[in-house]
Amino acid sequence: MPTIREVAAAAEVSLATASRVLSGTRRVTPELAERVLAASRELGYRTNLVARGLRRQRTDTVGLVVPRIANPFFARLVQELTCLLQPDERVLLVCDAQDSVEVEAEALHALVDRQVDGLIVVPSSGAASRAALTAAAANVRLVQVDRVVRGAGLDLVAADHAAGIDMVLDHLAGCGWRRTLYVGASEDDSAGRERLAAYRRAVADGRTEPLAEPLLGSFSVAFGQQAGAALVRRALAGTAVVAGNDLIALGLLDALHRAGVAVPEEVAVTGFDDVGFTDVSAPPLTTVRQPVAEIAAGAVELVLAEDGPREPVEWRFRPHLVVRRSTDPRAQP
Amino acid sequence: MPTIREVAAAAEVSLATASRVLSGTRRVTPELAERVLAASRELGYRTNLVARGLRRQRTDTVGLVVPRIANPFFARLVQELTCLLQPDERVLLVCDAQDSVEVEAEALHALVDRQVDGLIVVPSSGAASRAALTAAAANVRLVQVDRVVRGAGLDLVAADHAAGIDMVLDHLAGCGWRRTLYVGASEDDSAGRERLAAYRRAVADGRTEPLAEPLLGSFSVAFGQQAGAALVRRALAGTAVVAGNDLIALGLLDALHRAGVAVPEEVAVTGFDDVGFTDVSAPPLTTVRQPVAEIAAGAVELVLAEDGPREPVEWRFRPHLVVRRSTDPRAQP
DNA sequence: GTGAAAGCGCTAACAT
DNA sequence: ATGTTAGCGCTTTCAC
Repeated sequence: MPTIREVAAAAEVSLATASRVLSGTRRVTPELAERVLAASRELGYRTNLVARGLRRQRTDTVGLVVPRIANPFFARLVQELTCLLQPDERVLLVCDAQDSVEVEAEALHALVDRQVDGLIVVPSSGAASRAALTAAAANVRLVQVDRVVRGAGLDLVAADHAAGIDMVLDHLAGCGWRRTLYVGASEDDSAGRERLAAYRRAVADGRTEPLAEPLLGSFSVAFGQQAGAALVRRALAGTAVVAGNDLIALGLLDALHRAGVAVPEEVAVTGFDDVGFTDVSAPPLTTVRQPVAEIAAGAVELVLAEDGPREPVEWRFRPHLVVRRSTDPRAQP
Repeated sequence: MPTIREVAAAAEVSLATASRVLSGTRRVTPELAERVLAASRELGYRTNLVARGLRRQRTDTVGLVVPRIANPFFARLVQELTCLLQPDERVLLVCDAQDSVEVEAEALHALVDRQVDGLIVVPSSGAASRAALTAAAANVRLVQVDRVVRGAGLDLVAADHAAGIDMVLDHLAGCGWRRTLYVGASEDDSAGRERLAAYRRAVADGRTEPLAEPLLGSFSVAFGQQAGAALVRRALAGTAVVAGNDLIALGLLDALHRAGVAVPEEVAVTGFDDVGFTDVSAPPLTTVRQPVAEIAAGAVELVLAEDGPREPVEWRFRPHLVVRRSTDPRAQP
């Protein structure tokens, strides 16, 4: 690959002039500029962004760490972020923490060492991720997304999870589902905790009537299936099952279907996230759609902000209720 | 952030000695090594991998370009690749081509300019991606995955799509489904073309009896729904619908379900990929599981191989048939 | 406006 | 085994 030195030689100008033309940093006489551009085209010159990064002390690169890419919500996040960054010639370095704070810590190091201009992180744990995140944030601007490590003094961009749960409960009440049961995760995950807390608040306020204490497992299809299988042995009829996310909800629907429980005639089910296949489940799932595009845009804006140190901010975006048949027989489709 | 220079000064050794200790490139007297390590720890030193990359002419970085990350198959691929690379301190630069060859070309440039050690690409188009891929491959080792640009002389790692379709048809025949209908994509995508070609070969060989000409649209849930809605107006009973991928199959199941067509009693449906939610559809979907882990491992091996230029290789991995209820009422679950 | 030269942080000759 | 020094490819003072 040709270097800028060879381009300068071919155009018979100095290295500095070639650099100015190619990086557009300063005005250059049109004639010289044309010669440089011609030589560059001729040789098929491409700027070495590693060298530029070293010199400029910025790499036009953003790091992302998520607990698990296979989770469709995080996959959507990756998609939104890459698409937001690419028009500005920036690129996303992606790491998968494999739901492990150790792997997460290594990933953060790998990204900081590569001099990323900013770091977007969905913390794997609400508490155990604290140390690694704080250390990383000392060296590079860091934004938390979706989940939060409390007390770390770091920016956060996320959906208003509590509002989402309230929307679900309002909708259920409106359809006549007074009795509810929350099935979520006990994981050390702030998004899940906020949803659960919102549900408990509603119970305390008498806005819904719990069939039993919340059932807590993990945010997976498997747990939803298991919970569903356990539930059908109870007197469930007339209850709306509020799942902590879509994976659990899809597992629940599957288990109820197998057991011959009619949804939404006997039991209602709701989810959370609305990524994935919530519109082709049987029945289609009423759920809360996360504002992924807004969250991604907010994260990019914060992580690339040029301002100096400031108070940490918390940006919440309102999710949207998507009503489908799993709660309302009249819903189309 | 401290530089290696400061570490050397603190340890009272030369720059070179500090570098040798910290990069482990050469033996150093234990006592000096200890001093360097202590100083490094003391100062919280971290190697600047941009500088190292410039000097070593390798960045421990691999680029990936996929047509669309939101496709669960590609999301799984990203996950497998990141997990394979992270133990070796390597990192994945991910770009989404947004199903556009223009965006794909820009992404390839962005990655080559960042001096990635290798490039893993799922070409967006079988033909139109050729130029950009060939150009990129001139500068860096490039491996195609899943789909192939023919005649470009580039390595390929993929599932044996034809074998997958044969497995499906054998299974269907074994269950008594003689008559079949293929619903796939007309996209310029070699994986889809190989599946379609395998189906046509089976028809020509009399291994299956087509209800009609293959229905071709796109690899999406929406097309599956649309195709399903169109199909229910025909005399479909007794036919096995072979979908080109799971998205189409899930759309088909949804449309058939809405129209009151019983699967698998009246009609069978099969998919391809087995990522996503094929086990919680109603009914669970018989499909072909792509050997994603093997594909990812093969791609990494090839892309990081140290050998010089050689003949392009084509590695095919055998997929697995996963039988579920959508073709066989006796299937568990 | 242009060129010469320094230097980003690191590693690898080369010399000792 | 250790130190000195050049240089990876680029941008950016600093002089003119």
